[in-house]
Amino acid sequence: MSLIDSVVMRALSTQGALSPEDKALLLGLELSPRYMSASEVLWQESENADLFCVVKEGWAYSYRNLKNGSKQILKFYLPGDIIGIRDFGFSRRLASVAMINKGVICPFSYQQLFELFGRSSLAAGIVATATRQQAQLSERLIYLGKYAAHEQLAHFLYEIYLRLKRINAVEDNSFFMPLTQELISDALGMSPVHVSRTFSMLREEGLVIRKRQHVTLPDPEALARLVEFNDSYIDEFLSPSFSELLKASP
Amino acid sequence: MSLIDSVVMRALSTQGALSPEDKALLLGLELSPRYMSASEVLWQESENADLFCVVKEGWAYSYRNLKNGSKQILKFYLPGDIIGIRDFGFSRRLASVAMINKGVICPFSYQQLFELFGRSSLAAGIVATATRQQAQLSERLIYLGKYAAHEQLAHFLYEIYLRLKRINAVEDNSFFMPLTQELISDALGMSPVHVSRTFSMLREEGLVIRKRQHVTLPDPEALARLVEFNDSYIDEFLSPSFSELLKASP
DNA sequence: CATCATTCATAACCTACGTTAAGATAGTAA
DNA sequence: TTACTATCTTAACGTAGGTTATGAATGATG
Repeated sequence: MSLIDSVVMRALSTQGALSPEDKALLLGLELSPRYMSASEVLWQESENADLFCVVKEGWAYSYRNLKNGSKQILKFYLPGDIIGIRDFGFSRRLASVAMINKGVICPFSYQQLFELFGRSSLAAGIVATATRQQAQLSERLIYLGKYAAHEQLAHFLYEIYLRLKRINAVEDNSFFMPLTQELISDALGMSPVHVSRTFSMLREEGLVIRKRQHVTLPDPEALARLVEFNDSYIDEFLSPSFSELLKASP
Repeated sequence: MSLIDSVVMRALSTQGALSPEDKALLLGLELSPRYMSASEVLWQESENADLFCVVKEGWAYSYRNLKNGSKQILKFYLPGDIIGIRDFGFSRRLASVAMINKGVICPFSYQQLFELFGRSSLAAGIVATATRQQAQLSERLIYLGKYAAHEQLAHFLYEIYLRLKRINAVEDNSFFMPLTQELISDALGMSPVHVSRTFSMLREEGLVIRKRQHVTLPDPEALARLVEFNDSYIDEFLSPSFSELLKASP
C-alpha cells in the first residue's frame, strides 16, 4: 500500500466517494516523504506559503508567537492529518508549524493541489477537509470562551481520544500522547501550573490517568458527559446528498 | 448592477481573477433575496444544511447555545459576507445563525455551489473564502487564549473597523455597529459587566467613543498598535501565483 | 404625555486562575 | 554511579474578571 493510498486517501476520501480517476490523479503526484526530528520546524509564520503536508508519523502543532513572549497553539496534528490547508490562498503562512516528536511528513505543492481543481471532484474533498478543520477550531473557540479549566481539559483530552481512535491508535482506553503540560497550556490558553492542578483534579475524580506520555481514560463516556461533547465535527463525514453528488460527477 | 454582481462577485472575485465564463455561471444562478427582521433566525444548530447565504444588508451572527445557558458567538457577518460555507460538506448545521438588525440575504443551495465545481475555477475562490473565514476564527482563538479584556475588545473593534472599511461603511473614523454589549460579551467570552468596564477604560484613554450604535475610533492606528494587529487575513487577497493560476485556468 | 423594557454604568464582593517559588521525579549524559 | 536538565507537583499569594445589585439613560408603546 503506497503512502498516498494509506494516508491521503484516508484524509480526502469520504465514504468511498473517490473515483478511480481521482485516485489515479493522486497517485500521479510526486511524493517525497521527509523525515523530521523532534521540535523541527516545518515553517515559520509569514514565510512564503507554497505547499501543504500530510502527516505520516509523529505529532505536530501550529502556533503563533505572541508579543508578550508566550505562544498560542492553534491545533495539534496527528498522523493522517493535513497541515497547511489553512494557508491555501494566502501568500504567506498565518502560523508556524513544528514537530512535537520525530516523524514523517509528505509535502504537496499548492500548484499540484490547484491542478486537481477543475479536473476532478477532488476540489470538494479539499473543501470538506478545510471545513472540518475549521469546525474543530470553532469547537475550541467555544471552550476557550465559556468553560472552566477542568471542562476545557476534559474536552481537549476527549477530542484527542476520538481522533486517535479513528486511526486505531487507542488500545484499551489508553493512548500515547507526546505532549508536555506546557504545550497543553499553550493550546488551552492557561498557565502550565493550572494545567497540572487540573490534571490532578481529574485524576482524583478517576477520569484521567496519566503516566508521562501515556494517557488512560478509564471511562471515556464520563468525560464526554462532563463536557457534553459535540462529536459531529469529528465523526461525521460528508452529508449523504453531498456524497451522491461526488459519485455522480464526471 | 445586479445583486450577484455587487455582492457575490465581491465575495468571490479576488483581484479580478473571475473569468467572464465564471461570471456568466454566477449570474445564471437563481437569486431570491429574502427580507429578514431583527433577531430572525436563519437556521438552528443541527438543522439540515443545504444552503448558504450572502448578506446583502444588515448584520448577522453565528452562535452555539451552551449547556450552562449562555451562548458563544463564533462570528459576526457584515454586508457582503458569506454565511454557511462552514457547514458545506456537513449534513447538519454546526451552529445557529440569526440576524442582529433587519436586513436582506441571498440564499444559494449547496447543489448550485457544487455544480460550479469542476465547471470553473470558482472552486478555488470558494476555498479561498472558506480559508479566509477560518483565518479570522484563528485570530479570535489567539485573542481569547492569551490576551487581557481590553486587548480583546480593542482587537475586536479594530477588526470590525477594517471589515467595514472594505465595504466603504466607515466615514470619518466612525461607523454604525448594531451590537449590544451583551452580544459582544458572548463573542469575546466575557461577562457583559466587564465589557462595559472595558469600554469605559478605552473611552478614558481616548481610544474609543461610543454612542449607542455609533462608534468612533479617534485614532485607529493607536488601537492597532495596542493589539499588534495582524491584518493579513483581512486585507490580503490571494497570493500572486494563485491569481495567475486562476487566470490561466480554462 | 406616562409607562415599560432595554441597555448601560458603576460599585461591592468573591473566586478562578496567574505568578512565583521550592521540591520531587524521571530521563540523560559523563 | 553522579550530575544535570526537563517535567511535574504543590503551596502561598495576588489580581483580573465574574456575580449580584442598584440606578441612570435611552427608546418603544399606548
